Amino acid sequence: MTSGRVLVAMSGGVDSSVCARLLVDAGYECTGATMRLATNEDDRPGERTCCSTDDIADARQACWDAGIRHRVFDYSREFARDVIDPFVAAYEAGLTPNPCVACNRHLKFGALLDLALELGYDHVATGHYARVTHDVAGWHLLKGVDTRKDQSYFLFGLTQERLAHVMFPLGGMLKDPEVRDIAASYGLTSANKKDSEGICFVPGGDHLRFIEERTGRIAPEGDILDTEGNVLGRHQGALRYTLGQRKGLGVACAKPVYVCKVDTVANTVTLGDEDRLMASALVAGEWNWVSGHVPAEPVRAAAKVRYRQPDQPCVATPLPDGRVRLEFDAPQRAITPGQATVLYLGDEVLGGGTIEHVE
RNA sequence: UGGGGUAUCGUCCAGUGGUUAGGACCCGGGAUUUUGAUUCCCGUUACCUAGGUUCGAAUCCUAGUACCCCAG
Repeated sequence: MTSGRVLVAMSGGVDSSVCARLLVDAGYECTGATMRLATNEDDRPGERTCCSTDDIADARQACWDAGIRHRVFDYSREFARDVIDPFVAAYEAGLTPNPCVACNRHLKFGALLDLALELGYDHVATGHYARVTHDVAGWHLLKGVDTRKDQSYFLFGLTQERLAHVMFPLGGMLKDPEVRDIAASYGLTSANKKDSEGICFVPGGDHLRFIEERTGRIAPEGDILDTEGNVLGRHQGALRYTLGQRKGLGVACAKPVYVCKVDTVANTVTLGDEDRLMASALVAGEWNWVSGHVPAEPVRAAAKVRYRQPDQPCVATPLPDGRVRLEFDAPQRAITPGQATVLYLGDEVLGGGTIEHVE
């Protein structure tokens, strides 16, 4: 189990740097790979992105330190096509997309994995906090041991074929202090580098501006309504809002109010009490069953409706058209179309999909 | 323009002689976070105006101003 050629996805951060060192030390023949996902002119000094020139330099340095080759692959076209464009289209349709899921599915474990196999590598390794196991039933995708950092939520799109060629060396470790200690023991410059956060391709977190620059269209102002239809104020573009949002509404009421409806057709945003956000069932599409098999019967399991949410007990029912209906034991807050929902049985990811609507 | 009522942070309210003028919401900053949100912490901002009574007034009195209600 300690031989083979591994392409290690290197972001320039702590996790992937430690990941590479661990694999090298374990005897794997490694090459570091960094994907260039944004175009060069998008690099803005001082604004952190996941693929800035600085990060590529960090990745190169980490590879140098580890004594392995470093290669940079330009996937900016694929990234634009498979991640950014759908992201923009989703917002314009009034949805709240999760670009990280798309990036994992289409880029890291899509294009990059395909290329790796083509080039004769056996595996692609990343610094994700998740685990892959194998038994007679096939490959299993499990949560990372570090429950605070578990990233299996973003990986539900992995299939049996892909899991066979994926390695997550950090899946059994704790980020703090284990991974950072290892980084420190190797003297990695990234040991204390801050975790990445925010959408990597949206500078400053202003996705409205990003979308406007991308499309050349200015999102029109519109009314902010209460649940009775009364006008409470004006919004600066309906796609700036997402279900359950409280901050940035500019509306002062006796109680905090939350976005409970975004209508990009009527161009209105509706605000209401938190209890109006509760719902017990949803239907998700683009569903992937990690096992490769659609269950014949409804499955008693637990699901997340958003990242970093405790698993919520539910029953998952496969629908004839490939979609899956989740019925939760308890009402869930702000189930948001466009977001991912992931089904778990204990630590194992059974599958996941994109929330289409709430019932 | 008859009678009654109310005027306090951006908003809604609390505070009836001595308070660092309090809270909620909004807003700003930070924490958390490989999506968007949520959540948590910290913070800025106010007594309608002019007189008067008091050792002392957001608090009492008078006038002015503004708004509201009932009358008409």
